[in-house]
Amino acid sequence: MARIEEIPAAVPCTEGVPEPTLRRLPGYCQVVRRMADDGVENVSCTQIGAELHLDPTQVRKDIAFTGIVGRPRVGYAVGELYDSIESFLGWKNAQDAFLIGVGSLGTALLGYANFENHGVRIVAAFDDDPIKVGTVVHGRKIYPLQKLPNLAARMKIHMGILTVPADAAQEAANLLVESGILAIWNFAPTALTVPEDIIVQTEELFASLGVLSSKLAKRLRRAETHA
Amino acid sequence: MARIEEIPAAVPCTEGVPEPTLRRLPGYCQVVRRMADDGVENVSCTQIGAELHLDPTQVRKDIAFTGIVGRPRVGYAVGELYDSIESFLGWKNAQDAFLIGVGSLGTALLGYANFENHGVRIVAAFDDDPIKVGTVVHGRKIYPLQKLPNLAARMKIHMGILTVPADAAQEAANLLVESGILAIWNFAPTALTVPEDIIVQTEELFASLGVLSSKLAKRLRRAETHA
DNA sequence: TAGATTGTTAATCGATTAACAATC
DNA sequence: TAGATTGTTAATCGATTAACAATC
Repeated sequence: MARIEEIPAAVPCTEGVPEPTLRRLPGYCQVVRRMADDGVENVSCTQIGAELHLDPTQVRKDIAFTGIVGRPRVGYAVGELYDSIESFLGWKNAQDAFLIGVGSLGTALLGYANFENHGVRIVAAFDDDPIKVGTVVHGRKIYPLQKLPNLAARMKIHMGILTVPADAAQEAANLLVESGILAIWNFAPTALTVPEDIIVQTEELFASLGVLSSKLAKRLRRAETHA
Repeated sequence: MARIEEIPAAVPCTEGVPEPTLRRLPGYCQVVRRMADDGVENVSCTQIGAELHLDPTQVRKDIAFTGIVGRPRVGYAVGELYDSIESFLGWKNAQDAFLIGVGSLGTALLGYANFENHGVRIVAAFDDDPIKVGTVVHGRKIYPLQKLPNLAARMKIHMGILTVPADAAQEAANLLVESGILAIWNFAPTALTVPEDIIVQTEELFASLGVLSSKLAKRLRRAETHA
């Protein structure tokens, strides 16, 4: 007699969602948002793909992960699609976050009002520099690092943003982990070592520059050769 | 009689180098740089991989694209490897670049002294705001946008950095392209439309946030369910 | 109806990983 | 020598793209 098959998870789940998909969803969100503002009622994957220079089939598959169903010939209801993507991304309720390292980049990020619509609300910032401590930057108070663990626990903070220099990044990450933070957005050019259940997303500016400048260098070499 | 086979290109070329490889090379560069500073003479892919949490075979393949040859049992000569990666990336001679949009992010990037070692030297900045025009930010003078085409031609600028708001990005990109810029580092959350021979590298902060916050949201949902 | 679009399955493509001979 | 490492070829894996029936 055949064995009973595994019961599939009933709740739509992030498990098994390819990372490229997760990276593309915010783009759809933005496009759909604009359409909603323009009063458009329905949108097709073809349209979204055209705006973002993406294959319509890919858009459709990505969107399917959020659990929404569309209508053949019509597409998706704009408002419903926007909701679906936003809740899938966890952007309906922004997470409170701490920012570590109030240098030029940290200050710039504190100035971004828009993060609240994208899942993150920076509620306090930390720095070791006694000159910065106690000041207020873009409405957020700067605390010394030693106050972080206590405040993180009291305020139930789950997310940390690292904008410290490379040589301070690992230590700062350790502090975040010890303080119970679960997710780290890392802007330091460092491969952090953290427990495997901690979520790390590293923003690699130099990686981008690697692509850009190697391509440009090649392009210029070619131009020179042809001349 | 067999036909003569295609003659392979003699010069090592960026053509056909996978983009993931180009993105990883800067990491190797950094690790190898530090080893050189420490006076280490040879380095293996195993060591590099361990530092960056990458598979040694992948490191070896990536490095091979730069054209260097190593020695079995020994690895690569640190100095030679560093040179090889740097010249492959086009980082030996930083490209002069213009920055458009002196907001908080633009200002932060102007403050990054380190770009010069990574292929980019920001030589001037541009903004439409008359209050900013004429001032000096981190040693660079701010010009009005209308002066860009002329200056770009005179200074033979090939690279532009876009740090304008999303709704100004396409227009600014058009201006850059008309001014003869070949490569654009785009920090605006916008899919730019440019001629196909123009190199664009878009820094997608919200894409990163998509990954981070969807994973965190899932993680928190799970924790809640189990409780 | 005709035709655009969805949802889904199959084919393709490319990158990562594994395997292994050559080497010092 | 023994064993770690390179260079390279083959196998695996996963994502993108193509194909197509179902639908409104």
